[in-house]
Amino acid sequence: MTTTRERIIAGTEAVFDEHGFAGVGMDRLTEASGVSSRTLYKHMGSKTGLIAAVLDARRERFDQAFDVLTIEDLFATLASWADTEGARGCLFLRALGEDGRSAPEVDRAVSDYRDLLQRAMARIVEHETGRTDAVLAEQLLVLFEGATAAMSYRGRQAIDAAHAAAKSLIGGLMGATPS
Amino acid sequence: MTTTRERIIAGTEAVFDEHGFAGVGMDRLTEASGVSSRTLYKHMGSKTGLIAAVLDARRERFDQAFDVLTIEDLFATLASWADTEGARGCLFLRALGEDGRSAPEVDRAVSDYRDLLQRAMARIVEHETGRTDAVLAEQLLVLFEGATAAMSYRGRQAIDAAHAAAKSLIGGLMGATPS
DNA sequence: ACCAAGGTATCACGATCGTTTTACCTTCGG
DNA sequence: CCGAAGGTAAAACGATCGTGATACCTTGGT
Repeated sequence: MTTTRERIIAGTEAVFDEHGFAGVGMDRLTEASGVSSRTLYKHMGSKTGLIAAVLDARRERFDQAFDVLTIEDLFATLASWADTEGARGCLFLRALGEDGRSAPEVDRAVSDYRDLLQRAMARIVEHETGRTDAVLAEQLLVLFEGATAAMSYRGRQAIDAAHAAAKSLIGGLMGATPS
Repeated sequence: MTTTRERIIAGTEAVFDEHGFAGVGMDRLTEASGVSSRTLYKHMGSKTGLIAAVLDARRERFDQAFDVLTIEDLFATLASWADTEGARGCLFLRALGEDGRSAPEVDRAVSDYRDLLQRAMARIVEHETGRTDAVLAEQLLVLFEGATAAMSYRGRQAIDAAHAAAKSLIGGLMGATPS
């Protein structure tokens, strides 16, 4: 069973992704949500509440999709995410950039996502190397963020480059000699 | 001599960077520009024209600041850029995300910047390795984009991680054997 | 049979949006 | 000394913003 709330979120997320947050009005959002504006406000409270709810839902979907343990799977998942969802740069970064810090609920949604992302990188590094390595996790985070940003205009080759770089960094650590 | 146009651009850039593009009104921009709204419109034509002019000016300033030939200088320059200009994610990516593709002048300004960025990465790779290497240049681009995005919430350690990763990738290429 | 729950469509609100206009300075080369 | 050139402040434009209100319709459980 999909709740009304879920339908609203699912319908509006793509609009935000395509046109930004401040740039779309409630009229377009109500139209995309498939419900009346009265129902939308009853469920979401405000436009800011809707944005936070969309970001929370996206984080959960991201969390399920990126439940991976290897570098290989990480970038393969990123590629298929880009295929199905498009690649317009990190929606969380963009949400924060449009709102300043003026909306605490948005702020919280973004940092929730970022915590999750960091933990995912640390988990992959630990699984790949057999130990925790904060530096390597930070590097993998940077590569993932970079691939997310660069793939919006470089396409698949940005993902491939990040993937290859990550493998080199992991491999270099494990004493592999240059082929 | 600074022209009126330059003063307008210099005054408004920080406002866009802090609050986004669609989210700020012309009243705040005229106040920040230091000129009347009539003068602002005479020089910029429209809000979109102002945005494109601000992005063009930023690209030129970026071009001068990042006139570097080494990995070392690249990330040192990024760190001092972040210190003086702040780190809120790539302003060009954000501009594109807020406007969809609806404004051709903004679109053009963003791709001008991206061309410049790619050429800078290729130039650094060529200087560091002595030959052109498209794959390595792509990896450096991803690392730079990733550092730009990640430093907005990870701070300096994101830059350091990208720097170290770039050095590893360059070093590995040049035939260094482990220990 | 009925009533609450939750949906719809539509309109109106005050505010703010981007833009233009009106009317009035100031400065400076000829 | 005069007349462009280029500036100012302030008001107003229709449109659109986020939000609430009004009135009506459809359900499903008791």
